[in-house]
Amino acid sequence: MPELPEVETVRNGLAPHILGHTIKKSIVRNYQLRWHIPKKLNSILLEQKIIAVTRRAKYLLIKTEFGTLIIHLGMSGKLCIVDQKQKPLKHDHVDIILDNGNIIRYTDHRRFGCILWTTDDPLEHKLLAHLGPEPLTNTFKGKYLYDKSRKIKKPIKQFLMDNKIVVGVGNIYANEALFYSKISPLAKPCDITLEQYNTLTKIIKKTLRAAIKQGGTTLRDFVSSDGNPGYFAQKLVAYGRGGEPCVKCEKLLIEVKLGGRTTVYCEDCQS
DNA sequence: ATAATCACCTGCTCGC
DNA sequence: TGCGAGCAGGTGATTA
Repeated sequence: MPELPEVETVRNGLAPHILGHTIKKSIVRNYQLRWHIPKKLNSILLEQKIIAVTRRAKYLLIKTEFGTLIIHLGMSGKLCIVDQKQKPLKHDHVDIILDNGNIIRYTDHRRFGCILWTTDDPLEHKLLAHLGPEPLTNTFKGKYLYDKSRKIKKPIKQFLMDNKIVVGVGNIYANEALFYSKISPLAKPCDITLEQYNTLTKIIKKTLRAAIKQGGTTLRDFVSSDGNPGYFAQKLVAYGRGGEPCVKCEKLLIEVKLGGRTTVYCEDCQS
């Protein structure tokens, strides 16, 4: 469930149910995610109080008194709050049981996600240290992208989806933001003007904020942690609409592959 | 340094 | 009804 608004939605949904509570037990039914879950997860977490739930890029950071759980949902991961009556299903790989009886349940049928543990500053962790700026901060602005892009010739869409450039812009929002910015996903980053980048960064922020406000995008298997789906999918103008008419000019949208990812755009409106 | 490809998994949909 | 092909929201590692 991956794009940034979905992870933020999960964080918002999870936090009130788990903050300040103590972990009584954790059960791992399948250790094999993208990386191996720590062998002794249960003893690591036992009797620790959860003191913060934050996010960096698409990583969810659950901070306890002694360290931090680093959780990524991959392509299909979910985190839900359930109670003990709800029997685990086939892909419910981890349960973290709290003193209030709530269970944080990690579900991921593709197992592309990860659950890691660190006692150091999680932002210095190997997976997080190299990441680019958060898109919703002031660091991320037109001038930043302009400076970063002067020598880049790969398609702008792949540039935007590069974590070292900016985090949190996945396939859906890259398609959407480029459509609204009237920039072709195939355009070379080095050819795009500062003015265009000013527009693009504003639109990325606007698109992400709107999606967060609506609780993320509902796709095949996204359910936020309190069980409510998000409603952003109804508003998508590019992603998933290849072959359908452009919402502005009605010309049929083009669908191509870039870096193995489905890319949709309007030949007339985006250049 | 940059760019393209691979790899990790399961489940669903489509066409024959 | 069955079966193989292709596809899915991510991203680190590997290869040119």
